[in-house]
Amino acid sequence: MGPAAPWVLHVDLDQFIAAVEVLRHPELAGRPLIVGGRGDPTERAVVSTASYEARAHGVGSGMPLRLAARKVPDAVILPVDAPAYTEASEHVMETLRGLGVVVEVLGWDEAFLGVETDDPEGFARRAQAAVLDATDLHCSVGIGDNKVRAKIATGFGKPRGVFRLTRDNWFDVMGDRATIELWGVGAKVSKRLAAHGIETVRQLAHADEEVLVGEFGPRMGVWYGQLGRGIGSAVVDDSPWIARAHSRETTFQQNLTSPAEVEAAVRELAAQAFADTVAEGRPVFRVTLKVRYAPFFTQTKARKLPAPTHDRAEVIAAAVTLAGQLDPDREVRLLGVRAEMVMPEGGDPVERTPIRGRL
DNA sequence: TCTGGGGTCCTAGGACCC
DNA sequence: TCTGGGGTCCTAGGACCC
Repeated sequence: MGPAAPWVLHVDLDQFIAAVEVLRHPELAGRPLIVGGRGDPTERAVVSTASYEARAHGVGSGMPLRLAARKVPDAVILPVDAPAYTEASEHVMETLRGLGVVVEVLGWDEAFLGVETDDPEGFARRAQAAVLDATDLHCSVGIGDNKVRAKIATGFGKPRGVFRLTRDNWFDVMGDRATIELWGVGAKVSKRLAAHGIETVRQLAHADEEVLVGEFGPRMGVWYGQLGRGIGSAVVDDSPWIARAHSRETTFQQNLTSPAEVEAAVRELAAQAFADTVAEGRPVFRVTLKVRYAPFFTQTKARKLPAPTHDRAEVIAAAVTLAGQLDPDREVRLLGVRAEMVMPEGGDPVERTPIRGRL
């Protein structure tokens, strides 16, 4: 017998945030549960997670909390408690590492596993059992011959299931589906593809690369074609995550109407974003200001600093300068300040290996 | 119905240089 | 007088993900 075959598994906790809340509040089991914002449906906020009972009424992640509350009047609405989810997530990830495989964390509730086995389904079931035993949380597992296929496979396994997606069944499973079902294709790109007569995954797979490159550019065009064929990296990398940037943004419950209000808010956000970067001991090399005016219109302005700096006042001053370039006649509903950091090696973050290129 | 907050990477176009 | 081509840097903004 030869060596065990390498597989990529994608583990995704089922309704993670809602499940963590139910563990803390067992009396909520079986009730429609919505977690979002500060738990107040009269505020500007969106749904982070809805339980399956709430989803049955058409509530989903990203939906305005106000609308979700209207759809499910008897729902329990809880505020987001990030520290609690971080703690639960770390427990899950530690459990997965305990299985003796490479674990690449993607977010609070999901991870890739690099596994050498001749029985990936058996391994997936053991992983589910281990997570359930350690944390009382259920998860679904996608099995793939690369990350793209493993990630997409998970959706077919939900809830609490296992699904395998490889080059052998890629077109059987995905060929006739809409391009928007691909990981990395959203509303805008699927529409631009449709304008070229590309509606399905199979059509994307067979699309002329020149057309894709002409529409989306040399990297994205090629990448979308590969997505259509289910092609992607199979390298599961557990090296520690190094953030390229930190940002702080706030949506105001009441729009800001004066330049003085805007400047004060920018100073506050810049100070917070700066604090997040210095906490890592790295200098800031560029500051970006993001503004959303009312009605919905988003603008960004960026300023590269003369040299990477650890100076708090310089970072704040750069943000304030950008704030001075905003339209004084429009109301501001959201402000964000992003501090980009020089990488430890001194390179430019935008020169680093793109995540998409690795998939 | 009315759209969060934290991230990632890519592209276009102008400025500038040789 | 009309005007090359290639390269880099910078800003602005787009799109996507969880």
